[in-house]
Amino acid sequence: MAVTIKDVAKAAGVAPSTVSRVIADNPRISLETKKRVRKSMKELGYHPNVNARNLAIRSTQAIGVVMPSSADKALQNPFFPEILRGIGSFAHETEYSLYVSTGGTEEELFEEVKRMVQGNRVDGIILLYSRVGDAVMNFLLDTKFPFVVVGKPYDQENEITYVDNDNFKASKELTNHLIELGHQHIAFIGGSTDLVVTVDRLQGYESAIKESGFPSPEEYKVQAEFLKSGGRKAVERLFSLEAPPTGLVIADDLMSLGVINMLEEMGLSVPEDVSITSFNNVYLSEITRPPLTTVDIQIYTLGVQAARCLIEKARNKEEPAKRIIVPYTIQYRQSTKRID
Amino acid sequence: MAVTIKDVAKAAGVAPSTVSRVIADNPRISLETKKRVRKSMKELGYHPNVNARNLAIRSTQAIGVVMPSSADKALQNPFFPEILRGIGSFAHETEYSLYVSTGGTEEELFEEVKRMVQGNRVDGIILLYSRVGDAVMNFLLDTKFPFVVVGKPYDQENEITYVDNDNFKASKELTNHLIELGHQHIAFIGGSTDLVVTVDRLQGYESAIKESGFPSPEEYKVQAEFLKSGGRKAVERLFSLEAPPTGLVIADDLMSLGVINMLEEMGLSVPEDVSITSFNNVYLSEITRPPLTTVDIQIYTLGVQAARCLIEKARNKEEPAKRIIVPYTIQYRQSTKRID
DNA sequence: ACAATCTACTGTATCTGTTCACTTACCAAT
DNA sequence: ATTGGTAAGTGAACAGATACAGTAGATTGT
Repeated sequence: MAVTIKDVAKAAGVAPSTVSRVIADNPRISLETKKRVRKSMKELGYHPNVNARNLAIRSTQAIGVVMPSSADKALQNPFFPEILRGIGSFAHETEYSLYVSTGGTEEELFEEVKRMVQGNRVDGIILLYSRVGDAVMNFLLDTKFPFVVVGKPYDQENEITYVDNDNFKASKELTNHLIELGHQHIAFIGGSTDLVVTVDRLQGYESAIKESGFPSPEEYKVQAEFLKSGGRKAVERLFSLEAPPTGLVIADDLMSLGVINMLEEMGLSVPEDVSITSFNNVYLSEITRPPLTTVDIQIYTLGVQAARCLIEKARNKEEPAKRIIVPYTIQYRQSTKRID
Repeated sequence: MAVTIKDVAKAAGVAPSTVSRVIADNPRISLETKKRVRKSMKELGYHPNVNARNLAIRSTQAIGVVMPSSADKALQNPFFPEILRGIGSFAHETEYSLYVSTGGTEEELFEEVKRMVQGNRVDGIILLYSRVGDAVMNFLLDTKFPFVVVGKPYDQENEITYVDNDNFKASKELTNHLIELGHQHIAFIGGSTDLVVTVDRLQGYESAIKESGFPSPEEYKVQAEFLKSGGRKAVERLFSLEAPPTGLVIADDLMSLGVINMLEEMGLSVPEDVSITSFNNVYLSEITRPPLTTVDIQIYTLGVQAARCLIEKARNKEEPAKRIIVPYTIQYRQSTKRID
């Protein structure tokens, strides 16, 4: 059996409560006693039992991280380990632990969240996605459990703390970049329109196109379910239009890779025939051919900020809802080309 | 304050211990009482407090997952979310939760592991890497804490439970495949030689080459620190040899992408000039150009098995050390070509 | 008819910390 | 000498579950 606070107390010749106070560095205990107790702790190799502590103080010093359900391959996106790294970094500093949930299906995910919340396993939750009418989010709202969203919530924007980029602006800037390069036929390829991030990026694109006065038929707005067979068809259709696009705004680096691949198969090359821009700036976009012009959304920072907000919220339930917009930068690389 | 077992007991007119037995579905409680208690639980919206439960039964129903320290970009490897998905899946089935640690530096990582172990936060730990003389592993061995390793431990192989592929054999098969395609100059590019997996794959390659009688000068064994500037130099050097290789065995899909990229810059194309084979079969290797011939190491299964072993070990400390070798398959795609 | 046995519970200690209310001990002030 | 104030601790009551020993009441055996 492990060493308990009582063993330490006995060894140091004090009461357990005194030991507890020494751990908390309570000023009511004299330095001398503290030293003696600390010495005993070291000698016995004592480490407080987190469960007992959590039971007593009714907090867990742990935060839950909820990834999207992974029916598709979306989880293989390097976005996730990277944001986890950001969250983990802040959590480590503040001595919080990380609980993650990688539900297979939506129901499994929901069950896990319920386990986390109702079982008092975590003090708060970070949602790594924002989807229209998400059950998990509604549940958290209903139970008034502290949580923050990475991405913009679909509604009740003012009641929910979230960390996001200005995806609208970034997307607009990206589109305008293509326009400046002389492109007049620019299409948008995004993932599921249930995801708020897709919608924001689509709207930024639309706004830029509208201001430019260039055409943007409905066929230019493609929703590719993360490159499944259906996605392939969508891209083929896009490029068999009468006026196929010469520039693309794609909602995710990983999708870009898939699209480039398809284009090459169709005999089109990037950037010679088609210019490509996308989002996230994962490590890959640097080492792929051609290196991608992409929005660096600062994934790591998103994670750090999300963790910070959550911990603030968990410590103080009255903390008002906040919005944090992490600035982006555009990495200009070789996937785009000027045309006449 | 949340509803406790006592509230339920009072509402149902029984003792708290009876409620506890109802939760555990103990046969000593009559069906009638069970029904009544369950009804009260539902009415009050009762959910057992995990902390109190864990304290009483001295177990946490949680497992710790330790990722490698992420000073480099290695964490952006889709290997990690994928194996997490496998672990998570089994954990969910068995109602375990997942604690993850993504230490920034080695020391931070070590601290987090200590927090997990000494604070009784988890019942066991899965190490997602195996490195020569790793401090974390030694610590776990010393404290006799249940853990399993994904990958082969460097030493004390018989005392440690681990889940791995037969990397030696896979690497040999990959190399032989290149030989069958007519390649006589085959080089190996691996990551840090501290990682046991690199060593195994290198040795498989060496074994095949040796049997074939083809040359394998020391310069053919390249250690590229995950594609940093140093890695680039190594590749350049490799291809400015008098007899540059025509085939490559690369220890990781992500590295392959980097290498292909460098080769193209040097005016060499894949598979026309150089055939490439690698490991992991992450989703990317399917959508890159050319699609990679790669060993499908079944990352998801590795995760599931690791979780299974760990939970067995955590439940029964006497469980003997096990070794589980997950079978691999080779995905033949278009990154290799027959030469004369 | 009375002990033995079984069923279906209850009471209480236990797990390890935290915390509040309380006690000493000691010095200064009145 | 008594009171007041403060520093430094102590004791016991929690926190919310589990587990073991114990018990009331019904049933069985002879």
